[in-house]
Amino acid sequence: MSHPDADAKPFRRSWQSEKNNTRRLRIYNWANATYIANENKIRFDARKSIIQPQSAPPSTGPITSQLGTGTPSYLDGLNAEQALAVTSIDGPLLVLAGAGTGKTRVLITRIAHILATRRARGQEILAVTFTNKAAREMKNRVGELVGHAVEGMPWLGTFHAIGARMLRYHAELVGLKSDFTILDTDDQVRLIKQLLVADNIDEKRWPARQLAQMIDGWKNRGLGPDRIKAADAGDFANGRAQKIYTDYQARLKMLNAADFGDLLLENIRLFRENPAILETYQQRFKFILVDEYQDTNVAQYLWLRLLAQPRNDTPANVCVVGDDDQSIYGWRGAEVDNILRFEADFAGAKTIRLERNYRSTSNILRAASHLIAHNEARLGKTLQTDVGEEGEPVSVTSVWDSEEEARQIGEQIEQLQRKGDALNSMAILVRASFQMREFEERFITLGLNYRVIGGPRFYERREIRDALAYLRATHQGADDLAFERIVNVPKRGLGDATIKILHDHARASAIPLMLSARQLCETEELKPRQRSTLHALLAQFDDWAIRAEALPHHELAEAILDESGYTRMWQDDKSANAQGRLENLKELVRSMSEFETLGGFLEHISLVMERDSGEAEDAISIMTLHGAKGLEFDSVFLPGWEEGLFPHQRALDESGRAGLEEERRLCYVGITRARYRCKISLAQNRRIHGLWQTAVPSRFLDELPPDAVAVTDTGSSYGGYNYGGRQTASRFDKTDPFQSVYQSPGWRRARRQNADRGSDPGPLIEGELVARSVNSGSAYGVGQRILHLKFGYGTVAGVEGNKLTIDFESAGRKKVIDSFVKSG
DNA sequence: TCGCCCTATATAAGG
DNA sequence: TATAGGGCGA
Repeated sequence: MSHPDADAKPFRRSWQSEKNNTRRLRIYNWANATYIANENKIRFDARKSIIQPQSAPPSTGPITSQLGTGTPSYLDGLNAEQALAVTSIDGPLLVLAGAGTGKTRVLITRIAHILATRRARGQEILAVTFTNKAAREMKNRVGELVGHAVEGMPWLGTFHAIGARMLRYHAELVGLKSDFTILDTDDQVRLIKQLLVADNIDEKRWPARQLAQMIDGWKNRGLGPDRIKAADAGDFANGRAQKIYTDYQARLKMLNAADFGDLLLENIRLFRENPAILETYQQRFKFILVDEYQDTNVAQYLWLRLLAQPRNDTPANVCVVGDDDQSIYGWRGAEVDNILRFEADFAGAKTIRLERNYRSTSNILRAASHLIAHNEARLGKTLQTDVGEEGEPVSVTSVWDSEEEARQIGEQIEQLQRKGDALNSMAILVRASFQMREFEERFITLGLNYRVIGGPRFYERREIRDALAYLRATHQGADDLAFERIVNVPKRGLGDATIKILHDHARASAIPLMLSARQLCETEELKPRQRSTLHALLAQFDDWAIRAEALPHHELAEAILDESGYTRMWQDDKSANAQGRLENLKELVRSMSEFETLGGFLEHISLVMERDSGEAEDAISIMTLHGAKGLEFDSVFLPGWEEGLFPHQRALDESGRAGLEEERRLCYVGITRARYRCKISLAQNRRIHGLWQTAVPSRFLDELPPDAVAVTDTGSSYGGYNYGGRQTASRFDKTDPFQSVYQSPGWRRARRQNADRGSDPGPLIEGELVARSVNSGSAYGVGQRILHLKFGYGTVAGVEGNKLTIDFESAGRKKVIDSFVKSG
């Protein structure tokens, strides 16, 4: 721990006000004084030391050489590659950083280095991350390193926060006002639904959610409505997707709103149409740093390209950090290709590989490396352990079903606990969130403290969204979506019929909904009852808008929630979670007082607000593999290694080989979260949506190196997972090396179909073998008697693609895949 | 307009 | 199995 915040604070103002080099130098000395003054009170970690100007590296240019020689203290403790990555600040640089190699530390130290050597001031550095968490961590750690620089770096943030900031500044150039609303997914879907209805498109057949995803995808690829090709739009609404997209964009402008995609896409448009503006940013940003570059999508890439264009033949100082092996967000638009192409994209780019792993034992690292080597599309790194321990082998345990899996993991946790390990040092990483429940239930009976990370976020909760809608409608009268959300919440007797009248008028006159409501209150259009209710509501909004001028906004919020009857609505609600909702509302009002303006608060909540994780208590973490990226634990449990679940069926069905490779990277991410212990398990039977299904061991198990793995069997399991001896080839990739299970008619049919289609005889993707859920009918019919290798004899009760529902004579009703069944 | 009942649906989730 | 959202009757 370095000096506490209280000590750093007095110097913040000085940092903010500094304007030139002389002053800055003095400030560094002040910072140094902080350190000295506290020396006898606080034990100081040299690696997190304050920058000392007299000891900048000599190699970085004339300015720094004046400061003397010697290695600056912030470089202490970095290995050679890390130090090189920190100090190579001229020209494009790709830092390929494997799991646990100190990537974040390099990024942070690099910023400190740029500041210390005075190559740029804080406000001349653009540093982008994906998550608020990463941005916050970077802010804090740079602050620790430099003493106080946090406020000095206005352009350190997420892609979206920075995009929003730029867009607000130039909003009028893209048809928005600077106080535009940022819509989230829920708003988007509701808006699109309205457009579909307006166009008489059957919302059942063509769900708004699906189109919202398509539009999102287009925006991720940097495509505006004018650039969609017919093939992109598919047959959605019989080819009208592009038209709706166009309408959607027009609607957003009318609502003075932008969705998340627009925060970047509109910036790109802005830069392209206004080269002068782009140039001011290019001049401003002397250094650009990007975290998790493997997660960037096309739009983010284009945005960066624009900002990082070479100027006057000088290449931009853009540094991207990432790991192609940890790219797990292809499904939300990330392009691994961006990182694979970096050297070609930025002329003269250097690449530095960080391969020294400071996290895991060699067994864990070997398992991860061996597995990931099965991927074809990668830049290739070899991680070396620096932990110096072989450690326990990675364990693989086969159990009968998911219930036993939870029981078994619970026991292991208790065992570790008895040994003295903290629950905080353990995590269960699942592929899909439905797996979490079984663990929660088990831990409740055991009385084990656990913490679920993920789930609905604070501002996605209904009561928070409702409250925000009231505030948004007060703040920004053109926010139709907000107004519509709450006109009848709490129930006021203003139902669909009334809303439709408001809408029709609004659309006909091209005015916002609230204005439409005002005008209709002046006429006889509405029934007297609705009219007077609506009139009263509008009067309240007027009142709130007036009071907003004078009242502190958290008090205003409280008044709005009380006077609108919203608080009362939940007070009168007798359901179990009503109390919690009221507390959330209180928390919302409380958090508002931390902001100076209502606008500032609304910006914060749509871009930043997160759920409090409550990390103080000792508890085991349960989270998804995606959620675990970037974290580390002493002991990691990886349950559910079964075909169909992990790798997930949908990934295979929808993205084939690429999907499989992404699943494998996810697998790699999971294993490399572990420092000392990595415990994999699989169940032979799993209940999905209430029905039991037999499970096939995950192919990823075959891809682990036998000498780093120990297989155990709980004994109660049927057959078990007999690992070892067959790891030479994946049973899913090569010609079938097994003679047992895979000789069933289903299997043969799958093979035959594959051949008939004339598709390449190369790797078979799981979807074609085991669970093709569409297109291929089953050879079995209802009523047919069959034999299943595990469950014995039974009768087919239902057929759905190649999935059979079977009433077994001894095992009861189960869902199975036809390739594991013979006619009996 | 409200509220109940029925049915369709269920990977991951950042901003 | 759980839930959310739509349809329909009062």
